Amino acid sequence: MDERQARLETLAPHLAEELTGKKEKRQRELPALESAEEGVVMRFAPNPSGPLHLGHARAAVLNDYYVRRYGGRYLLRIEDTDPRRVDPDAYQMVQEDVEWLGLGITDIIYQSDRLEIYYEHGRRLIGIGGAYICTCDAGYFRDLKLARKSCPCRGNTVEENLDLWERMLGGEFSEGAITMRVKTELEHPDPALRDFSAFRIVSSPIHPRIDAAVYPLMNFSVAVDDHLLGITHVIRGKDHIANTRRQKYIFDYFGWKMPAYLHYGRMSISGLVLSTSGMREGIGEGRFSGWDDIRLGTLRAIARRGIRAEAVRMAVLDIGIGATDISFSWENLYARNKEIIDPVANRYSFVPDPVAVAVGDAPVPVVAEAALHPNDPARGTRRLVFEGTVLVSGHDLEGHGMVRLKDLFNASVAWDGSDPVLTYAGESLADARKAKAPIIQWLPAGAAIPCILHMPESPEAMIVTGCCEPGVAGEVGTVVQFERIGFARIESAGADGVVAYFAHR
RNA sequence: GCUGCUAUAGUGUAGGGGCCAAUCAUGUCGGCCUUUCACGCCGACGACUGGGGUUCGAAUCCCCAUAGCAGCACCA
Repeated sequence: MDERQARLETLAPHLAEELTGKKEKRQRELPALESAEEGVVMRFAPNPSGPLHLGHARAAVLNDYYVRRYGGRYLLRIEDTDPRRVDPDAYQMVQEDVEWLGLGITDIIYQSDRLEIYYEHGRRLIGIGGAYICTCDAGYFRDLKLARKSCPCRGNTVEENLDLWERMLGGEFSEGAITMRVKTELEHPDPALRDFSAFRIVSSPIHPRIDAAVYPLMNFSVAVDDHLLGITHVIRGKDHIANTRRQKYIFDYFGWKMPAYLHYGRMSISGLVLSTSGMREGIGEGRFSGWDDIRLGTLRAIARRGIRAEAVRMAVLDIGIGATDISFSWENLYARNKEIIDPVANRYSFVPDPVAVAVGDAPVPVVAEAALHPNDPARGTRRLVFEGTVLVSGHDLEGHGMVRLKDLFNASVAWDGSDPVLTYAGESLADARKAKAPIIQWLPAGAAIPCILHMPESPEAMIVTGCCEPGVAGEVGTVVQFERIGFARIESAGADGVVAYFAHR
């Protein structure tokens, strides 16, 4: 029986796991989507105002999950219909982030390419009496709306509206002077659903991709696109519930069938600004070094710390599509990431705030062979050659009469004032255990390189300076585990040493 | 103010009338393993917002209250 299990493990690890009921037990199924058996068409529709962050990841991964599950198309729709909220660099950044996340995108659509389509549908909506052109002041209209009263423009004839629409497109009006409104119900109990805007004029800034002044508002362009692109299911945040209801008016006017909607709850992340504008402000003020500052919740920031896209994906699927407001927990993401990282990360020593201490009475030299990974001896070892003096953290010595220098030997600890004094105390690991000596990491004084470890703890990034093994320089771009410290991604290794970003314990 | 969504352990989730003195993950604590305070293994801890109602029976259905969140933009 065990033999069978062992054979299966070598032949088909995944099947073996299923047999033992290990692993794979998670990744629970999310609820089924209604009428999705024939496949789905879904979309991820970010606004190109900055790079993607964890909030985006939820929408992106949830939609991706269902497209993978049912098959179909997954559209990346760039919603760039507000020139004020377009960052030209974001087009590229969003693309990179989508790639990093590993989304199964099948089509890319830019709304800025589709203005004529929106104009044409705007014209048609006026033609069927579903919209009117309004030249009222926004504040004035708002007051009327809250009082359930119609504005003077609501009574325009179709001809008057069409005429105003062409003049609006022709540039006869300035920003704020005119808007197209969808005619809904002024008596509607929810003020949010009364005669909302569909088009407006934006004269500055100029759009990076197109020359235009009349732009559709989100509810109009989204409704038109969702229909024209054949979207079958929409998963988005519950802040869009009112928008879904608004968009229903447009679908109904045109006689279109609405997609199925799912609205998940609001997600907050403790001690983190997740809004693009908030982050941009912090960067502008110099509080953050850039979009990839490791204290930020952008995907590029967490990637820089060595958090894998797959961990983000798992964490998002664990959260699911519930409508409850939740606070995202770093702990849960870290746990997922550790599952991925721990088996592959090589182990190294990092000594924070190192002090050089000669070890009295020690034989010289002593070669320590430390496994690159304790659970995978095949990966080999690192050689640390002791030649009389070690670098250790004074902190590790405090309160102990003896320590075990990992993979080396025991040393008794004494103090000369505030200076530690180490004396060779034999090789016996058993002795160390008997003396309850902690096993601490160390480095040969002559073969250690400087290392700066950046911690993401907000609000201020903390920097831990220390030394690490020379071998770490060969791990640039990968994640290692600094023993007794935690996992970190090696950012760079140069003449002035190694720079690493801390991921988690 | 008006409208809507939600409410299970520290966090995230499962459960949608009896199988629930409530699932799983994470976390914390204890133990085992271990030349890392990692991984792995074992065990423990810890929750149905409150009040009414329906019912033989409610975490599950209804109502009210409370709380959180969202919308009421010529943003998405």
